[in-house]
Amino acid sequence: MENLPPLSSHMEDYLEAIYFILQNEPEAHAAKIAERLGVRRASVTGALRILADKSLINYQPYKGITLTEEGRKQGEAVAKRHRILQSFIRDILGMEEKEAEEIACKMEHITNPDFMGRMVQFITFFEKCEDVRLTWNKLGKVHCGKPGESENCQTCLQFTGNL
Amino acid sequence: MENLPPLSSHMEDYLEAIYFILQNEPEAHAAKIAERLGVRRASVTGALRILADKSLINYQPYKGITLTEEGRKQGEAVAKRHRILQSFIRDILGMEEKEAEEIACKMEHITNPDFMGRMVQFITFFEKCEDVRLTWNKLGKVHCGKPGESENCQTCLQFTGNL
DNA sequence: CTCCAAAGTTAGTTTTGGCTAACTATATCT
DNA sequence: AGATATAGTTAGCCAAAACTAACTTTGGAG
Repeated sequence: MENLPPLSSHMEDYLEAIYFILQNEPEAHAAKIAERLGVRRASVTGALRILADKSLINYQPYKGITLTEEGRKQGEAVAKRHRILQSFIRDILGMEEKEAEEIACKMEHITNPDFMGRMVQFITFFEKCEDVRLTWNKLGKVHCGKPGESENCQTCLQFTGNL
Repeated sequence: MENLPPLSSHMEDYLEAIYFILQNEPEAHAAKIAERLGVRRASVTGALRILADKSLINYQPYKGITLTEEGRKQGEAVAKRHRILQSFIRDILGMEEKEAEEIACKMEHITNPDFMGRMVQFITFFEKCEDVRLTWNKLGKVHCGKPGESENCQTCLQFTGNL
C-alpha cells in the first residue's frame, strides 16, 4: 500500500532522536534534539517541518513535539536497527560501549530487512552457544595478534594493511 | 605527520572506483567511472578536480587518469574495508553475493581501524573453526525461523519488528 | 503584571554533489 | 585531410542540510 519515498538518513536521525527523547519525556523539544544530534536549533526547525509534512510528527510552531503512529513505527525501526548493530559490535566483537555506539550510528541506516534478520539470528546464536563464545574468546581473539595488528598472518593478509 | 581532513564518502567512492578500474586497465576514464558509480560524466569531472587538488590522482583534462601513491593507498584502504564487510555478510551471514555487495558499499566508509581489525579476526576465526561454522549452519540458522521471521522468538523479541 | 532569558523561528548564506545542455577535444573511418 | 561520433568539459542550475544573525514567542521570577 502506502509506500512513500524512504526517509533520508538525516531525517531518520531526527526521527530516532525524537523517539529516544519520548521514551523519557512526554514531549520532545528542539533544544534537546539539537543537542543529541550536534546541530543548531535552527537546523532542527527545518527538519521538523519536513517530518511534519510527511505526517511523521505532530508539530505546531513553539509547541512540544510528539510522534504520529507512522512516525513512531519508523523511529522505532531505526532504534531497533541501532540496537542490533550495537549489540553485535559490543557483545560479539567486544568493543567498548561508546565506540560501538558511534559505529552503530553510521550503520543504522541500512534498511535491508534480510540483513538485519540475519544479524539478529547471529547475535542470538552467539548468546545461546557458550561453546562458541568461549572458543572465540580464547582462540579467535589471539588468532593473529591484537585487533588491527594482523599484518603477519597469512590467513588475514588478503584483508589487512590500511583499514 | 600529514593528517589532512578525511575524504567524504562520495570522494572515497570515486577513489575506490578508479582503484578498481586500474586493476584491469592502465588508465581510468570518466565514462567508466560514471558507469560504475551510476552518475553522469559531468559529475565525474567535478570529482576528479577535487581528487586532483588533494593530490590523490594524476589528472589532466582529456587524459587518462592514474592514482598517485597516496591515492593508491587510500583507494586500496576503501577496497579492503569493502572486501572485509562483504566477506562477513556473504560468508558468515550467508547472503547472496550481490546483496552482500550492496550492503558492503554502504558500510565501507566506516574508518574505525579497531572495528575493521576485529572484523578480520572474526572472519578468520570462522574460517578456521569448522565446528563453529557447522554449529551456526545447523543450529543458528534455525534458531527462530527464517531470516526476518523471528517475531515469535522470545530471545529475539528485543530486536524484532520492523527492521 | 511586567519584563527578561531561553527557546524557537525566519531569512539568507554556504557546502556538497548531483543534474542538463551546450561546447570542445580526440580519434577513427573513409 | 575532413567529417563525425564519442568522450570530456564547462556553465548554470537544483536540492539537501548545515550554518549565522536577527527576530518572535513563551513562560517564569520578581
